Amino acid sequence: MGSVEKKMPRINERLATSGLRLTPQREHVYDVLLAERDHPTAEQVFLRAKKDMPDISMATVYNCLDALVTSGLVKQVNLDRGATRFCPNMHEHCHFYCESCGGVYDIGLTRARPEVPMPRGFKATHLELSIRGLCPDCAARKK
Amino acid sequence: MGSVEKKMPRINERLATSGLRLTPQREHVYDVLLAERDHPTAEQVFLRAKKDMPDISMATVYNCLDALVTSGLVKQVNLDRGATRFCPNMHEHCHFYCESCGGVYDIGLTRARPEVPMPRGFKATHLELSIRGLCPDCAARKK
DNA sequence: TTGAGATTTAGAATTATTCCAAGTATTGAC
DNA sequence: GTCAATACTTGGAATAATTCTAAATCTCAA
Repeated sequence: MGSVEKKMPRINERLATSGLRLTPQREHVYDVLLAERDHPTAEQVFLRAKKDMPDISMATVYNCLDALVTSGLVKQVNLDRGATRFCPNMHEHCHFYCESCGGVYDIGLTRARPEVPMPRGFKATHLELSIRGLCPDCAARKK
Repeated sequence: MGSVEKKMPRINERLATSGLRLTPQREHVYDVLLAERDHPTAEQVFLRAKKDMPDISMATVYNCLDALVTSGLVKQVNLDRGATRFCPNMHEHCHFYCESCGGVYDIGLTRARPEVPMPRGFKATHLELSIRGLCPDCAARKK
C-alpha cells in the first residue's frame, strides 16, 4: 500500500459522489483487495480482512464490497457458477478464467476495444471481455 | 420446433461423444431452451419443462443442463450475482445484459473477434464478450 | 436374462448472499 | 457543543442457488 496520500482522497471522493461515507471498514476492505490481486471472493476478503480487523463481520464485508462497486472503485467479476469475485483494477483489461483451477487473471488490453454493432434501441454502457482456458501452471501440468 | 430429423441425430451424437445418453428428459430440457430463447435460469427451465413433463425434478433439470453444457449444445451464462442462465445459441455471438431489468439478449458478432495478446503460458480455448447497458424497453422508460 | 453402469428422483445438505433489528458513529442544524 | 437525522456495523436469521446422496429405474451389451 503506502500510497495513502494518493489513495485516500480518491476513495473518499468516489464514495462521496455516490452518497456513501469512507469508513475504516470500507477502507480496509479496499486495502485488502489492493494488497493481493487474485480476484478473491467475499469470503476470502472476509478472512483476509479479519487479520487486521478481527471484529469485522461478513455482512459488513458484503456492504463494503457493494459500496466500492457502486462507487466505481472495484469491479465485480462473475465468470462461473461459484461465488462472485472482486477486482480493484479499474484500468481497461479483461479476465482470464482457468477452467482447470478456477483462477482468474488480469490480461491487459493493448489493442483497441472490439467494435460491436448494437441493434436499434440498445444503449451500451460498457463492454466486458473474458477468456477461458488454462493458466500457465495448469497448462504445464496437463502436458 | 419440428426439426426432429435434424435436431435428434445432432443432440444424440453430441451427448454420445461425451459418454452421455440421450434421454427423454435431456431432450425435453433442450427443447425448452430452444423454444424460448430468453436465457432462462435453471428454475425457469424447470417450471417450463414441467408443463409437458410434470414429473421431472429440479435435480434432473440441473443434471440435464450440465449434460447439455458439457456436450457443447448449450452455453452457460454468468453475468451477475444471480442464478446462472442457459443459452442454446452456439453461433458466435455475445450477450447484452440490461442493468435495469436484468434481461439478457443475444447480439450477433459481425466483425472479426477481437485480438488479445496472451501472456506467455496461457492457453486460451475461447473468448467471451458481454455488454452491459439498457435494453430498448428500459432505455425508453428512462427517457 | 443378467449385470454393469448411467440416469432420475425427492429430499437433505451446502454455499452464497441478502435481510433484519438493534446498537454505534457521524453529520449538519442550531 | 448538543441534538436529531441519517448512515453504518454487527450477528444472526432467512432466502436463494446449487450440489449431494441414496434408492429406484432404465439401458445396453454380452
